[in-house]
Amino acid sequence: MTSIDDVAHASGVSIATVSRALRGLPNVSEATRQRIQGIAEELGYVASSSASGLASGRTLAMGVVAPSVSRWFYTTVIEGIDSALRDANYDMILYNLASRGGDRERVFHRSILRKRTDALIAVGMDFTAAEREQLLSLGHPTIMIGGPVRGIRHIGIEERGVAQEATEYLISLGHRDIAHIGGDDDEGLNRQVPLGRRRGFLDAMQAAGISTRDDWMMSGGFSLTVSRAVINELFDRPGPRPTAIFANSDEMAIGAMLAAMDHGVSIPGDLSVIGIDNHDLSESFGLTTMAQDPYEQGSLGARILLDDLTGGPLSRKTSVRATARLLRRRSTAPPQR
Amino acid sequence: MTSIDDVAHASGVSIATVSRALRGLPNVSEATRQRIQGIAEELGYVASSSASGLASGRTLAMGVVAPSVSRWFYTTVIEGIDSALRDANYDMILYNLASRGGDRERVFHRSILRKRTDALIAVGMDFTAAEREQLLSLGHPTIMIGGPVRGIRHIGIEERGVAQEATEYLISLGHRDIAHIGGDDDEGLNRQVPLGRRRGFLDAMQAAGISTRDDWMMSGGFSLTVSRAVINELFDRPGPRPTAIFANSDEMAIGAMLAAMDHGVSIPGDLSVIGIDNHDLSESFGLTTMAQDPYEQGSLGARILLDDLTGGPLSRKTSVRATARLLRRRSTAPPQR
DNA sequence: GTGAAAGCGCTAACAT
DNA sequence: ATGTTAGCGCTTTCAC
Repeated sequence: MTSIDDVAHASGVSIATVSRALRGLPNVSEATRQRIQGIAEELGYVASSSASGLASGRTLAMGVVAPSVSRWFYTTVIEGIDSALRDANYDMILYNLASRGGDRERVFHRSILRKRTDALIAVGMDFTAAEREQLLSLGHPTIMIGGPVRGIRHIGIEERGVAQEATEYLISLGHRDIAHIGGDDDEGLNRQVPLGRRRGFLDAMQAAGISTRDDWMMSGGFSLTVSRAVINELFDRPGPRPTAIFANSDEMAIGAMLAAMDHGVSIPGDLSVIGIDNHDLSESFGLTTMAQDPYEQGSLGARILLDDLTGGPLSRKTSVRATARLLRRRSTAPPQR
Repeated sequence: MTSIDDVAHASGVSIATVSRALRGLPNVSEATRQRIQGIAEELGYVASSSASGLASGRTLAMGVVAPSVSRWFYTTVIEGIDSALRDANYDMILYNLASRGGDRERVFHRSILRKRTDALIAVGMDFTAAEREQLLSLGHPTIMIGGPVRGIRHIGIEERGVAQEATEYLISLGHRDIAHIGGDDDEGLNRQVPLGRRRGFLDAMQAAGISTRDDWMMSGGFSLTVSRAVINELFDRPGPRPTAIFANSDEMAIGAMLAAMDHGVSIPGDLSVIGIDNHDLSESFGLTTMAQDPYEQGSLGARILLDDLTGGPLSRKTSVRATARLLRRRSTAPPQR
């Protein structure tokens, strides 16, 4: 591999000048810079990140911890982060850290704390007290996306309020028989998200003086397939059916819509459905939802950290509340009477 | 940050012994090792990856290049890679490199070639001749997953044969009016995949003496939504409808199934559908498919590279053909006459 | 505007 | 079994 020495020799200058020239630092004459760049290119020289990381103390890499890369929310956040990092010429180290147990502890130690990154962005994760402490002692900028964690800056929607707004919309249409699809996200472990949304649902119901039914508080595992099965099972039960469903995510809402199809229940005639997210598939299904923008959340999170590192405009920015707005589509309507 | 010196001082040994002890090398007495490990833990010492990377020449990181992280295939491969890397204590650097253009060239240069990784695994990508050359000159182990690229080792199913088998199955059920959903994958750019599958479809049709119709060769963009729209449009057309559809991916096949629902076309009564993949959703939809296992492909790819690096059993392994097998479910049946 | 030299924090020979 | 020492390939003072 060609090293900086090779370039220096070939250009007849010192390695210091090569270093400056290639990084665009001042105090190098334009002529020399051009020449050095040409020669470096010719030789196929690329600086070693280990060496410059060691010498400068900056790795030009950002760590991203996520409990899953297959779920839409995480994936979309990651894409947003990626776009911001690319603009800054930063690389992304992806730590796919499952909830608890297993090698979580090991990965945390051997990898995350290994000074391979300049900053860390956590997506949809809870941290234990010990982990939080280690992160802080690591001393590099950290932010959390999706679900607040005590003591760590975060970006996310106001879970409870958003859920409340979704439920209120159903109520405003005239629904009173409303089921809720919640449930934990096995992979991620930020339990604050489903809990907050559930609270929001209950808030709205209570404020409207509508009683909830325990057997209509379903658990959909944040998955289309599970939700579909659960709602199919609900439709199989004797007795009254809900006229509306509020699901904690669009994927689960779509699962409910498919279950309705499975049972010949028409939407929105017999059943209204609302979700949270604005998933890629939602438009095609005509799903009404509280739309949020995880791509932007990810991108913003990365930009904040980058600015922390370089003293940019967003530097030292505190937690930010992301927005979610009601997106009316075809899956909601007043109940048929 | 505590460095190896701190640990050495605190333990009263040399830094060399600390290094050995912590890495589990021989020639350290069990007693000293225990003691050093305890002290290191206490001090919160974690080796700097830049420093050890520079000194040892190994970064303990693997690069993964993928054109998308949101598509099921890529995501699943990445999860497979991740599991193998975790076992080996390797980190993953994710390069989300869109097809061509944009900053592809820049990312390629400034990041991938920056010696941040020990090996590189590319998922569903084509490379230009120049890129291939640069990769080779980089000199570290490389493998490609999903779609062959000249001159680079790869892992993948035999696209053409698998598509042929899927089509033959429809034919064996008695279908003759078969549509094909193909089309390029915008994000990835390995055009060999859709081309191979299309060829396989045509092979089977031709071998059975069935003529194909150009207006039944659809383009579904490897996306559920696009495919659904395209098939809805097909059903809107006057004239005969196909009795079966072979789609290049399960996502597109499911899109077709939803379009059938949209049009009141019953499956498999009026229409049989077969895909390729065995996507997470496929079981729930009862979709017959040529099941492949991208998780395993990713994991195997990573293990091969890891073994290349360490001289393990899979070292220097050549390209491997992944398997895909017919998985019969409810979406296929003989045509109604 | 450019060069010399001192590290950055480790690993790997080579001693002992 | 442990210590000494010479780098790894850069960045960054400090001179000039």
